[in-house]
Amino acid sequence: MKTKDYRNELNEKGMKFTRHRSMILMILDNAPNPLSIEEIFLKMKEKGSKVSLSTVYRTMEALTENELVIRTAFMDDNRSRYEYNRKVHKHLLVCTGCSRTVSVEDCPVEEYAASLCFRECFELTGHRMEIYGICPECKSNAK
Amino acid sequence: MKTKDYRNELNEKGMKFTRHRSMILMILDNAPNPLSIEEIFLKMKEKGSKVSLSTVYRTMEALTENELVIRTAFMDDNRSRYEYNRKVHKHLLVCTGCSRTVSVEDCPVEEYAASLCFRECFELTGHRMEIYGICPECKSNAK
DNA sequence: CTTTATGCAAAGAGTTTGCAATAGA
DNA sequence: TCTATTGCAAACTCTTTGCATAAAG
Repeated sequence: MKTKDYRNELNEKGMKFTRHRSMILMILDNAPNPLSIEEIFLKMKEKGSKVSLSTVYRTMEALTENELVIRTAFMDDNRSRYEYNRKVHKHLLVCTGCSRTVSVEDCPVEEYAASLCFRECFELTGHRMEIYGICPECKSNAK
Repeated sequence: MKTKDYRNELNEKGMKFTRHRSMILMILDNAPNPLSIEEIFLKMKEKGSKVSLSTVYRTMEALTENELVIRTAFMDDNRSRYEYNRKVHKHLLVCTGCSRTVSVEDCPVEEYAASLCFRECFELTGHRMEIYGICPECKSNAK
């Protein structure tokens, strides 16, 4: 459990340090998977914060803009979810039962994307990929 | 421009044939890229349909359920978009400027996903991937 | 004739915004 | 002290739902 205050990370991006921002980054940094706005809000309440929901929306937008967090979505509902940006390129294996994720750092898409963009005369900007499956726990619960 | 009525496709899935459903499938079958609910609704209006928005929502849910269409989303806004299901596994190269898409049928993820799931003891259910770039037109417009 | 689909209006979520009060540097 | 952030409430947008009517088979 990391308990830093993320002051440096915020300042490096020209963002003011506030308790809310610090708590949000700590929650995401310790989360095993990307969280929705509502989940972040509820976790803050659990920790005793009196933050308002609109602050969470505004903060997530600012943190995404400043690349301290990454916005993703899973294909079951396409809702935005946020994860702490660890600055490594990676992908997620997502459980379709419980949304638990496993992250993996090797990527089969990079070269493919480059040659596809070359062929189609696109300027490559990025890619997104998730793998979906049923995790061992959900498999055994189903039996 | 395909102008079939999609009666067979609907019946095969046990869905009743209606003018709305037929028009929606025709619009998607002819669309160069996945369309949002609103875009589908507006295209129907353009064609003189008096469909209501709630019908579009209900129809897209039914068509997705019955796998006549596929629901996707692009990472800029994660809004649900729908494309005609041509029953081939494929991926999209999406222009970040104009959302125009190019579809490609070769897939670098399949084997990777299988071995990852094997290693993590997940039961593979699928994957999602899009490549993002700037298309030739948007590149030259930017200059 | 029976069942499913549709339109309409209202309700429900989720998200954004204006403005005054507050907290950070 | 000055400026950016926050809370609150209202506004907005997107999506779902109930129910009476219409259309499909």
